[in-house]
Amino acid sequence: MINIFIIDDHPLVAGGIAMMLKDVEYVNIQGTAINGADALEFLNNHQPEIILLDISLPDTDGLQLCDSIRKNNKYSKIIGLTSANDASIITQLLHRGANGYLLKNMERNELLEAIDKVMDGKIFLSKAANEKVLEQFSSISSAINEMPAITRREKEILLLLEEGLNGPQIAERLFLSPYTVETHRKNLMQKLNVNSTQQLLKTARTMALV
Amino acid sequence: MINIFIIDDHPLVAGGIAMMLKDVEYVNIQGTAINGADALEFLNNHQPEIILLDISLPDTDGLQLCDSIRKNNKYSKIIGLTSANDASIITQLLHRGANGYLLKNMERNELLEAIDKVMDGKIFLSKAANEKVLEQFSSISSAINEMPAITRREKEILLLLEEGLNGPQIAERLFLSPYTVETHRKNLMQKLNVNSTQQLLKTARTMALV
DNA sequence: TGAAAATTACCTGCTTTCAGGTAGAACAGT
DNA sequence: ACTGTTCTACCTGAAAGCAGGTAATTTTCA
Repeated sequence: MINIFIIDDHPLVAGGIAMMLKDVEYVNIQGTAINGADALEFLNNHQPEIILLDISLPDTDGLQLCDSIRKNNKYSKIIGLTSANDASIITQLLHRGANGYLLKNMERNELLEAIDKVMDGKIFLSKAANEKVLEQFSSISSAINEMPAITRREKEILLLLEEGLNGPQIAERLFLSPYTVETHRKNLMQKLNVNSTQQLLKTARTMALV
Repeated sequence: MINIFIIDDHPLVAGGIAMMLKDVEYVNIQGTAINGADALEFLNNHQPEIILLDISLPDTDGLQLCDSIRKNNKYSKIIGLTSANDASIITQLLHRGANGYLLKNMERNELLEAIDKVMDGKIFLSKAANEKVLEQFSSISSAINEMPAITRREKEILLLLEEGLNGPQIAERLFLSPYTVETHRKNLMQKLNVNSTQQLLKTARTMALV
């Protein structure tokens, strides 16, 4: 039996979900909450298999709530729930330990598929959301156009910096003088117009150089 | 008319693709190449809308070839092509400017869909590949289990480091002594068991702390 | 083959980071 | 009220990074 807990301030949503699931004998709506505090209270005493979490709650924002839930509960699968379909929210949600994402206007089949997927240890994104996430790659690849020319050696060193090596370590790895590595790094920083290795790597990442 | 260029050392593959597309009146197989050198030669004189690129070529690896093509050609859409379905290759490919990814055992419909998608400026991943990429998020969220406890202040400083600020800059921003910032950073490094800011950020990223 | 680009290497002076501490004040939860 | 955690701040010495050069050798490509 899969126990589901719903966190949403609109009773209609919880009702709608219950309706969708009432004929599915292997799931059970274990409870609902209409705000973050109630939700945390409930979760102190229950371990639902799945938590459906509305991102736009009145008292706290869903992202933070997601954090709080994950802090004490590694077991439950969390599926985000909103009407907006914003790629930035989706990725943030995933990075905070959510296992999936659904739009509120989903169809019954999608909900069931989501339940299956997350119970199977996979990530489920609503179809539309899925496209949005992939579009982020799109914007990355289009940014390549303005990418400054990096030489082979520079790229090699950039990658080693990204790996977490420092100047002297890279010098040793490549059988070069530390001075040389310094020079390459300096040139890289000039090309990407930054003034620290940290920023160099940050910029390189957004430009998909690494 | 959509011109397509195929780079693959197995004639069967090119033939199979040609077969799939022979009834599609809006596409035209502009040419084929069986190695990287030939491909670059051809692309010096032609600007196909779409390039189907086998990742496993005899003379060079497809990733590098993808780079080389992108270097001189921002126009063509590149779709990777292999029999393996490895998530790490897929993401590398995307980061090198590819617009999509197909398995060689694809069906006709999938190929047509891929052509539509990339011509529309979107990213296309084969269904199976798509799942793999999403699973990477999966592994991220499971790594959260062992994430050490980071305090509020530490997290704040971690985020500013991620932004590219250095110690003194953070001190100024937060109205703290540089010494204090140092202490927090030191504690962070100890908690994540690393010995440089670079590695701290790298680790924090894989743990989805930032 | 010649010019341009890339690679290698060095120097100085200054700032920042790292590793190893110590320690008081504020805050939280039992 | 007490205990543990967090936040704050300081110190020293060694290592690494940054900014500003210069310059010889090697590679690449037209």
